[in-house]
Amino acid sequence: MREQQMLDAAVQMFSINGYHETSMDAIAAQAEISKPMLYLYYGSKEELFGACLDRELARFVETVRAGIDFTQPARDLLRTAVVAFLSYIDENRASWIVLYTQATSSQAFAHTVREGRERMIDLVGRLLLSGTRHPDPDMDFDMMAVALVGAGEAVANRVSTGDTDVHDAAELMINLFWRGLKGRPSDHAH
Amino acid sequence: MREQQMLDAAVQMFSINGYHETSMDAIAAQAEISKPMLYLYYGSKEELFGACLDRELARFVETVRAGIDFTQPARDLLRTAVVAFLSYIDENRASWIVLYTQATSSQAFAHTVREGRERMIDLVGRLLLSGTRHPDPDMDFDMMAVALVGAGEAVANRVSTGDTDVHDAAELMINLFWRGLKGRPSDHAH
Amino acid sequence: MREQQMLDAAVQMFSINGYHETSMDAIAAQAEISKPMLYLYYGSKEELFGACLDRELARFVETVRAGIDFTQPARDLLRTAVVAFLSYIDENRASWIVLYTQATSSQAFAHTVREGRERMIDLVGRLLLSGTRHPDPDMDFDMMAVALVGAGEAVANRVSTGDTDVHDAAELMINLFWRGLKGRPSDHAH
Amino acid sequence: MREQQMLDAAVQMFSINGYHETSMDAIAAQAEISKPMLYLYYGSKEELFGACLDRELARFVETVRAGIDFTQPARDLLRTAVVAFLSYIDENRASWIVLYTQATSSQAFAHTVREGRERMIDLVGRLLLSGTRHPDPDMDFDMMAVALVGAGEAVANRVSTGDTDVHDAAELMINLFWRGLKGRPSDHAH
DNA sequence: AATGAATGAGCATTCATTCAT
DNA sequence: TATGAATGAATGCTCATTCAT
Repeated sequence: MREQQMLDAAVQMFSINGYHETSMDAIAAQAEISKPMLYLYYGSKEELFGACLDRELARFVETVRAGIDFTQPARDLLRTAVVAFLSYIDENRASWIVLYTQATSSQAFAHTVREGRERMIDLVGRLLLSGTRHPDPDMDFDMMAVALVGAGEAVANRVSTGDTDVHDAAELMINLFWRGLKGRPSDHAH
Repeated sequence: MREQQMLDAAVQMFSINGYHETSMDAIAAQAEISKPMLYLYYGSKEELFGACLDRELARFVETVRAGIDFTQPARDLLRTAVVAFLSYIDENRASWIVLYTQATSSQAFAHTVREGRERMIDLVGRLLLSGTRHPDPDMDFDMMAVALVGAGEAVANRVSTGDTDVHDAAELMINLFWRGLKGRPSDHAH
Repeated sequence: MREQQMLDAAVQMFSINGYHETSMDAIAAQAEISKPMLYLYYGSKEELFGACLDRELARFVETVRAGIDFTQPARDLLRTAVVAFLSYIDENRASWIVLYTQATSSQAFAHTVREGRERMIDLVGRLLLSGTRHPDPDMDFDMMAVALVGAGEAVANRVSTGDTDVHDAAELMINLFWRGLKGRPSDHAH
Repeated sequence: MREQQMLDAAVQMFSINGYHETSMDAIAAQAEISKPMLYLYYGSKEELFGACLDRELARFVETVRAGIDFTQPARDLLRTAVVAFLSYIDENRASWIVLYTQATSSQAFAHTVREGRERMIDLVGRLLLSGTRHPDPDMDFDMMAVALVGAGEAVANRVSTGDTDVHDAAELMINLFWRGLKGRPSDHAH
């Protein structure tokens, strides 16, 4: 309904011009409604942006989670997860990735973004754990998840800018994840 | 000299409050000079921020590069590179990481940041290549570098927020890099 | 009926927050009706405020007038008038005095307030005249009434803020009025 | 200098259109400066209005006080005080009286106005006391001063609207004051 | 009769930027 | 050289007012 229309417009404008460089006028114009409506529904520019973030993050997390069947064998599970992740990015370039990029524009949203990222990290951490037959107690699965999510974001950025094919990127990430699961480095060092 | 003083002040203020939320007044006050001086030297806020980015990126790249002895064996080379990278972040939290974070605040700097990141990616790509005895022609070293740099940034962020010890983080990254160097995924899949 | 309910709400809100600082939303909420009703009945905020003024002024004048028995001897007449006046203020602090104070907030109401005040001045002027046995032709009864009404308003303000007891204030005003009735200043000058 | 120019413009505009109905644009235009100057010097509209009030009240009190020679005999003292008061009003119609009227437009200024009025009341109270040979202990000189100041304001309003001649008004006020000084009402009642 | 939903128009405030000295 | 003083241009936000139902 109306709220979605406003959020769509806001996401689009924010993604194109960034948080500070997007005026409420521009958003209202894009949504083809009047500015007071924006304020009626969202109270302030900051809250509007927050609402955008919330929606986009929720959608993202839901979509990725929905693409994963946790009953699959680890390898398939990993593949579906990575593909779900990168496909979402690929199909929602303008909205999510740029929002994600813009979310750091104001101190006010560090919290929301961090929270969203932590959710992803938790998810990945659990994937890692579930995919490792004999977890090495010295292995810092949380930090590994941080690194893998970071790698994923970087690859996702490439995807979102169209510089890379989703499936090639997915293949690489899968490899990286899979290696991340393998035993200790010393196992491979020699 | 005077220029460094201004850039120092600008970096500090930008890192604390972000690009748009930092006023030229605040920077001038911090630098203990007058606003017209800022304009005399840098022409505009945008150019001033660009100058900050340039200097910080250059410093960063130089420092990291200086920490790497390319004549070392691959393993030592990797270790010194990662430690140089994370140590720089750890020692320059306020300035570089936040700048890095802030650099996405305005479309105007996507270019500079991308460029800096590409330099890192190239460097890492070369490291990967030089560390692989029999490079697999199917291996996308560039994309792997993207992923590793992304992982590095994510880990670096944890470091910069003080949530993680530099050496633990380094160890993890080294492992991840090292695994990244190993042959094709199929080599490990079974 | 409905109109009184709206006026009550309006008077209350205006008296608390002032004319410009009271929104139609606030009045509608206070009256527990919808904003369009306010507009249906009163056309505009200005007219609504005008209606408030009219009602309050009418009530005030009527109440004071009703408290006066013009057949009484002058002294009693004066006392009853003053007491009626101040009692009204004391019992209708929130509504009338503040409205009275707020009525000057917009040029639009100078007229109504002036008119109301003139009615009071006329009344007082007639009281003065009727209380003076041998009116001095040089005496400017109208101006005297102006002064006495002003004095009354000032004393009334003290009453309305609770800083003064009604009966003490009444006593003082009666004295002042009474003296005002006495012959020419020269009668007392020596 | 510049500040006076701004205050002059502000006083003029506020006096013509009232506090809420005067925009900062209008004041800046009247002062023939830019809006940022107003904000540089006064911080906000409210503070600007406060500065106007302060200046006008100070000027008023100073001027009236300066017109009074406390070494004069009581009668002359009274006359000079009243004339100083009404003359000031007469000569500063647009600025002071209307400001005085406008000052009640926002809750924010009740304080300043009340304070200014209290200063007047104190002054008048002292005049009353000093002019009374044998002060009646039952006499509430403060309340009498309140009443006389109120009367003065009312008369002053007539003066400020041009409806009355200053000297006629002064004469009446002097009489009223003088009578106010005379003994108890019962002394005159019969 | 009554209102939820919507807006046009305006206003206070800020800030990057530039003269005049 | 260096700056105090000044401003044009925006922008977030509010509110009296009115449709469509």
